[in-house]
Amino acid sequence: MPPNPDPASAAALGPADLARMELFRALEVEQQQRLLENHRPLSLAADQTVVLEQDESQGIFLLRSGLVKVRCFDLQGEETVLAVLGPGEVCGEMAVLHPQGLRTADVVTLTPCSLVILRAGPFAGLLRSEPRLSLALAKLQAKRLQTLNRRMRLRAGDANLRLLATLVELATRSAVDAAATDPIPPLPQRELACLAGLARETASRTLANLRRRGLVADTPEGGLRLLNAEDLRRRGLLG
Amino acid sequence: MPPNPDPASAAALGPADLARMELFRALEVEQQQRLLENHRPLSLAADQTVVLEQDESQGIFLLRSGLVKVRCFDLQGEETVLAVLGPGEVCGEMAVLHPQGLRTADVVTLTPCSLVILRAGPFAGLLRSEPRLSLALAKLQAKRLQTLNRRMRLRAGDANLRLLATLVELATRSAVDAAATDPIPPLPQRELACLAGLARETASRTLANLRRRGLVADTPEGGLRLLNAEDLRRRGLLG
DNA sequence: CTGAAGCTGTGATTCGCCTCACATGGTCGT
DNA sequence: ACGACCATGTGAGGCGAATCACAGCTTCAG
Repeated sequence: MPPNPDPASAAALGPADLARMELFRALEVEQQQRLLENHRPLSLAADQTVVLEQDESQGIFLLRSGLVKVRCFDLQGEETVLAVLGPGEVCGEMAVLHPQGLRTADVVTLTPCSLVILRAGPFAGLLRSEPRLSLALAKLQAKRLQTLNRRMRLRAGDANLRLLATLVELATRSAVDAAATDPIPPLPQRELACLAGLARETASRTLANLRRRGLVADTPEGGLRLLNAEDLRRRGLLG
Repeated sequence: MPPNPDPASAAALGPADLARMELFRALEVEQQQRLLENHRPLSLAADQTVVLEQDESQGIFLLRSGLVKVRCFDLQGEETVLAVLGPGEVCGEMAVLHPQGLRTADVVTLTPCSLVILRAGPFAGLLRSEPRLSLALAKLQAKRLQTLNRRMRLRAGDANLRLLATLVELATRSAVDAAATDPIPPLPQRELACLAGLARETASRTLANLRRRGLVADTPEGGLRLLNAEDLRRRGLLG
């Protein structure tokens, strides 16, 4: 068992970390500490699988740093990205609500990630007795629905809009309280294309287009940065 | 004030109705009755607006019969359908979770509907004190996320798949415990096309295609019926 | 150094769907 | 019965993105 492959992940997770997460903010410190018992840190490189669909392993994942994508495959092997999560966000909570505890999607790291696994048992127990937790969970799900709704609206647009929307999503999730003009970590075009639901070549051409128009620029680190927040707001990609 | 335009909607809503709804099943009868105080029945014809986006009116809507769609518009005035709801389902609960209580989408009837409006206040209050209710709400949201996820996967397919998926969704929501081969109420092609995210002409051609292949048939009432559940299962449209 | 493998840019072609245009047939009000 | 209106089918054309094909570039192992 290697629960401690990296110094960063070995740092103890304290109530301060949980207090930053909306799901746990409303709980008493004592309740938070109960949830932290037996937590396991986990560090992963980019492009690593966190949980597999059909996996029955229980566990709540707290993302401390990095970006992950939630994805699933259709019968033709086509990948669909359902969500992108960043620091301070939670995943794996849906399996706790699911009667059989089944996973319904894969979670894969987009960048190197530091995360923490909480045991599902105490979490599920507290859900049943503490309305503040279950209400916070319902609010979290509502927020997820909202962002999925926005994704649905944007997938109807053309390549430019789809790619821009994807970049906004990546920028705003790259850090807690990040803005749209914050830098986006380096990702291969293949990945960007997949997130936007485009062919790789189309993403390349579209990205060139956006650079030419001065809407995005490359960062020294190899990532991207959105430049024109005003334009994004006009397009309904912000707020 | 016309809270009583139709005999059907005037029938008293009893605990038996709530017991059929997943959201309320776990509650004590006494709690259910508290929620039912001051409920208002409402009957609507097809193509009527139930709630408007940006509306601040609070209220939980219980759908007793009929089909509604949840939709929103992008800046170009393009309509996107976020969900289709049928008998026994609830809507408007997200506004209660939202801090400002704002609506985030329109709800419009697809067929004549009978529904009931519950006051949001008691519901919101019970949410904060009764974990069974807030947990049930979280589970409801999780289910919504699942169906939205499925919609996301299917929107990537071609016109045939999109239309078939739409028909399956309509069939399985047309009644409580309805199956995919149950009849679909008559809807104009314009509406079908919109639900599937296609042009009206494309929907017409695609539908002709499906009829020719023996996958759908017209019902005497002017609706449609899916014929080949086996084929649907092969395409991953069921389950 | 050198070849393999992956990422990126770009051209040419194909294909699916949108759009426009129009004909038909049904329903309704007057 | 008549025309207005709407829903439906179908053809023709065009556009946008997927696909195919390939070249330059970097990275990395041997």
